[in-house]
Amino acid sequence: MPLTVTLPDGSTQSHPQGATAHTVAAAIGEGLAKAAIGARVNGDLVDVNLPLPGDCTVALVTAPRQNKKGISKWRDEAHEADALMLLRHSAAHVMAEAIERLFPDTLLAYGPALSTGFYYDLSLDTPISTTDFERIEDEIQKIAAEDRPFTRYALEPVAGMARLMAEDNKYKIDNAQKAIAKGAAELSWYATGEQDKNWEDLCQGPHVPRTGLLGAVKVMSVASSHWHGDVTSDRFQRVYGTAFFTPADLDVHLENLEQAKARDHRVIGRSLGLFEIDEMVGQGLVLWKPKGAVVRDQLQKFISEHLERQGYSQVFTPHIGKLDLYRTSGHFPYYADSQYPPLVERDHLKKLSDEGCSCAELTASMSDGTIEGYMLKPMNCPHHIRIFASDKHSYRDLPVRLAEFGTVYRWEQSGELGGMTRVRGFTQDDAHLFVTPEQLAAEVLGCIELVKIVFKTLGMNDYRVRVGLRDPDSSKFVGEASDWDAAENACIAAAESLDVPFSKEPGEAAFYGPKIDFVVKDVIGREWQLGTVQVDYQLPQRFDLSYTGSDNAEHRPIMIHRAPFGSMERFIGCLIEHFNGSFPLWLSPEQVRVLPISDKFNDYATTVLDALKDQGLRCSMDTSSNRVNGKIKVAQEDKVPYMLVVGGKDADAGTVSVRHRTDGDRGAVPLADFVAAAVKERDERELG
RNA sequence: GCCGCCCUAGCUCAGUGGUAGAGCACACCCUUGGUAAGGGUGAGGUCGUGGGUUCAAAUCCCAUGGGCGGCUCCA
Repeated sequence: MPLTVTLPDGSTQSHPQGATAHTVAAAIGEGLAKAAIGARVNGDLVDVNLPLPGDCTVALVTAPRQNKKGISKWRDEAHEADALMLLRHSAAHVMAEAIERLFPDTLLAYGPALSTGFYYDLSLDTPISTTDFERIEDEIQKIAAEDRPFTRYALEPVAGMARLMAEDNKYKIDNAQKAIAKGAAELSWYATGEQDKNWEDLCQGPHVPRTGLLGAVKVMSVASSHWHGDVTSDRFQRVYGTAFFTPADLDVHLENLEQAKARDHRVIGRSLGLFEIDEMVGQGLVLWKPKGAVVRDQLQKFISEHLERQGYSQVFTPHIGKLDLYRTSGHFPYYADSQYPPLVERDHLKKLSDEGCSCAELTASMSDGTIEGYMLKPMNCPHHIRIFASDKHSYRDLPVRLAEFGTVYRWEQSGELGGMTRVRGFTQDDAHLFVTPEQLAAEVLGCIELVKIVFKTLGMNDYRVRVGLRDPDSSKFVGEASDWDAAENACIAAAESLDVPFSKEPGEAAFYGPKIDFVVKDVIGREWQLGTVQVDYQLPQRFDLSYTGSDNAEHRPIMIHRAPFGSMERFIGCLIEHFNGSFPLWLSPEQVRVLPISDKFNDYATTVLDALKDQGLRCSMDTSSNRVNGKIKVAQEDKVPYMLVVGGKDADAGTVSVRHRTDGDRGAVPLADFVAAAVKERDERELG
């Protein structure tokens, strides 16, 4: 019985059993048959030479054509993503073959394609180092030059497992067992060339039809990884690479990476003098320099305005607290590994010493929690809870909303630290809301409103939202199912109100309640969680919090933890990259710079400067011996939004010659007009 | 914490065993200028730190601190 194939345009073809996507392409045209490297069959990405499963929809994935410069042209992003996915998965195979040629004792584990490239996890005693990359690339080139076909063959599970057992690669055996457990009807192998003759690898596919399609493959880096992601399990070397259809495409990619590097908040932070992380102060501890402090201060003021409007009360709490506080909250000693060790009081330490306590015993008592002392706070909630508990509350008082830009300290692993996005001391834009069950939904929504306002003001539309729900398959959560339902519904409704993509992620809730997380990407594509809104039934119970209801009985409040931007460090780190260091006027450390064309006009320039200062604009004057061009160059590099070039003509007319950092020369305008416009732009927090 | 790479002037970097270099920034002098760098002179470094090998170490080896990219973790 023939197959009916439906194409993307809705037209249909009839083909005999055994037809492939290639057959379909050939029926349309010879050129398309040559260009087809894979297909979406019923939506799944598959080999172009895989027999079609029956009546189906087929959308061909083609190799791209190139422009004169050799850069690939794509129909759309989906086409590009599909074609590159096929190519990179194939590149991972060819790289594995190359590495096995060079290092025969390599055991392969797992080699997927990524959105920007691919990697292969492999077990090998010899460390692969950057000096090996070129050799590996050369081998890849040879295999690509041979233009061998990717040949797929499959065995049913029993035969397949027998074959794998004989090969004795426990990682591949494990991969196969997992596939079978998931219901795979067969195990497939891909040979680069002919079955049983050329190199082959257990693999689900799909692949491009020939190694010759690998126009440019580059080995990028090597890192360590672990089997099943388990630190205690076997260690792999993970070799990262990327692949493109043409060398020109690779060059574009590498160029983009270079540009991203220049946009990195660590680079900009240094060049603009925003912050410093000093070895002598300590890893992961940020020093906010005067210019960075301006950005942070302006942002905090902006957020504070909205907190006040929304009925928050600002509080201040100390940076340390007694260990008992954290025993009650559950942070100590349970999370001792991610905290700075306790601060032990002199008397207590002396007493232990007098009793003959050894260092080992002291260490043990710190980790088992029997030590007495204080701790740098890892979270602000316990302090805020004690503020709430210090008064007797009526249901009429609720919701109580306590906000603090609260600084916390966490012991992050050294290998994880970097720039401002992962630090050991940071200030959260934190708040804790104590609410009745009836108030929960509205209060969660209120938290989201602030996120909306701030992201909109900053022009940050490119973020995603995760709603973490309880694990449905287990009792990995505390509390009543009905409470969870109410809280989860509140979180989902709040996320829906944002008009951005959000995902529901069962099992990703905290054990004490569901949460909403806000995630953004940095310039090199890494995702960072910024803010979070979490519903918590647990801490009010641990601290035995209560309020008196209208029934004159005691009730337990629900807590909402919320830090919509996470921490000032991480948020501003991301903000620096978002703006590429060119902050909008209201956030710019220096808003206007006056550039007298020579020191003959310093007097007039000073008049201009004073007029700016009168309106509270952050400004300076460049009195260096540079010429105007030089002064502009420096101001542009400092990303100062407005440069006011002033000379004789301006002094005579009472004007300033305005240059904007992105628009360039805007011509002369009366001083008062410029000041008024700048004040408006600043006060309305325009994006500029 | 683990794997790989890196650390030379304030910054960005060159320097493969034989007397420490450049550009920018900085200081001073000349230049007094109209929209992305005018010219000159000068100061600035125990080459991350500690050991070792060597007649001789920025350079080779070991340890250690810090950075980068991943892995793992992120209450």
